[in-house]
Amino acid sequence: MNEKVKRFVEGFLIDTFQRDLISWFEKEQRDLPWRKDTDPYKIWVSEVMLQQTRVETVIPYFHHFMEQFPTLEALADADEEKVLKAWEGLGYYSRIRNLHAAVKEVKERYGGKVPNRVEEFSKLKGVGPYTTGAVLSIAYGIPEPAVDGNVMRVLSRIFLVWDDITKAGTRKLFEGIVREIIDEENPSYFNQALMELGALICIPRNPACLLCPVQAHCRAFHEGVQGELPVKTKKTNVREMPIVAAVVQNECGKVLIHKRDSEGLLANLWEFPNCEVVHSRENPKTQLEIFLKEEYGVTVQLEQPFAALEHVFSHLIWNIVVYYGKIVSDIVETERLKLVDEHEISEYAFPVSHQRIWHEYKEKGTGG
DNA sequence: AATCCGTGGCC
DNA sequence: TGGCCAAGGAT
Repeated sequence: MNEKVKRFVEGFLIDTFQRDLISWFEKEQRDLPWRKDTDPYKIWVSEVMLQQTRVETVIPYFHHFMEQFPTLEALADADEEKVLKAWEGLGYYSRIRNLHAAVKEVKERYGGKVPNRVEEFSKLKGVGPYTTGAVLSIAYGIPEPAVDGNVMRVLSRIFLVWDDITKAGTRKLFEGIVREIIDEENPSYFNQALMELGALICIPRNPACLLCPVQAHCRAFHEGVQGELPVKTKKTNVREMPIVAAVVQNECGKVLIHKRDSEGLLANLWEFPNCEVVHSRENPKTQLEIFLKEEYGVTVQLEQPFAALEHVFSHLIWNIVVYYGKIVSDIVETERLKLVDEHEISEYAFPVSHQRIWHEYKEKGTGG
C-alpha cells in the first residue's frame, strides 16, 4: 500500500465504519428510479446522466430515456437525432455522443452484454475512472472505487485530507484510501452510501454532522474543521462573447436552422443562424448578413431585433441579440443547413438559449 | 497540467 | 445578484 494512504488509514476502524455507513444507507437511501434493479445498461445510463448533474434534474430525463430506449440494443440501433433530442437540455452533449458510440461498441464486440472487467469497460468512450467504479460495483458487485466529488468531500473530512481536490493527482489518493476501506462483500452499497452521505448529510455548506451516522469516525468533526474541507483552489474565469442571431423565414414561412459542428461547444445541436460580433467593424446586423452569405451562401435581409438574452456556460457567456429576418436568395439545403416548417422545430435538439429564442419569437409574433 | 464542455438551483 | 456548486471525461 502507498505510504501516504497508509498514514491516513492507520488506526481507522474499518469494520465499524462499514457497518455504520451501510446500515444508515439501507435505512435512509432515497427511492431513485435507477435503484429499482441492477441492469448494467440502466446503471450505466444513470451514471452518465449524473455526471456533473443533479439527481432532481436527471430523474425526468432518465424516465423518458428508458421509455424510448429500454435496452442497450434499442439505444444502439436508435437514430442519432432522436438520441440527441432525448438529451436536449441536459448539457455536456459529448456525453450522449460517447454513450451512443460505446453502446454500439458493446453490441458489436461484446454481444450486447456490458463487460464486467475493468480493462474492458473502462476503455469504452465516455467511461472514466469514476464511471468504471460506479457501474462495475453497482451492477456487478466488483470492489472498485467510485470517487466523485461527493466521495472526495466526505473522505477529505473523515480522514482530514488537506490536499487540493481540484488537482488531478488527488483523486488517486482517495481511490487508494477507498481500496483500503471498501466493503468487499458489498461494494455496491459501500460506494453508493458514500455518495448518498455526501448528498444528504455531508453537504458542501453547513454539513449536518449531528445527524451523521459516521460522526464518530470523522476527524474533521472531531477537530471542528469540517467547514474548511475539502480544499478547492481553482476559480472560474469566464469570458463574454457578443453574439448576433436571427430567426429567418422564407416567403413560405419556413425557418432556417443550422446544425453545429460535431466537436466542441454544443456539438451536433441545431441553432438559429448566428455569429460572433467583432468590435470596431460594421454593425452586428451587417456582420451576420455577411457571415451568412460567406459561410452558407444565403442572402438574408435582417430587420429589427426582438430579443436580447444571456447564455451562461461554465467557462463562457454569450450575450445574444436576435433579429427578425427574411431570405432573399435561393438556398441550397445540406445535412447541416435546413429550411423547416414551424411545427417541425420541436423535432430538433437546440441548446437552451435557442429554445428561448424560439419561445420569444412565437410569443411576440412573427412580425417584421 | 490546464482547459474545455451545459444547465439550473441556491443563498 | 452573482458566484458557487452538482454522481466527470476528453484533449
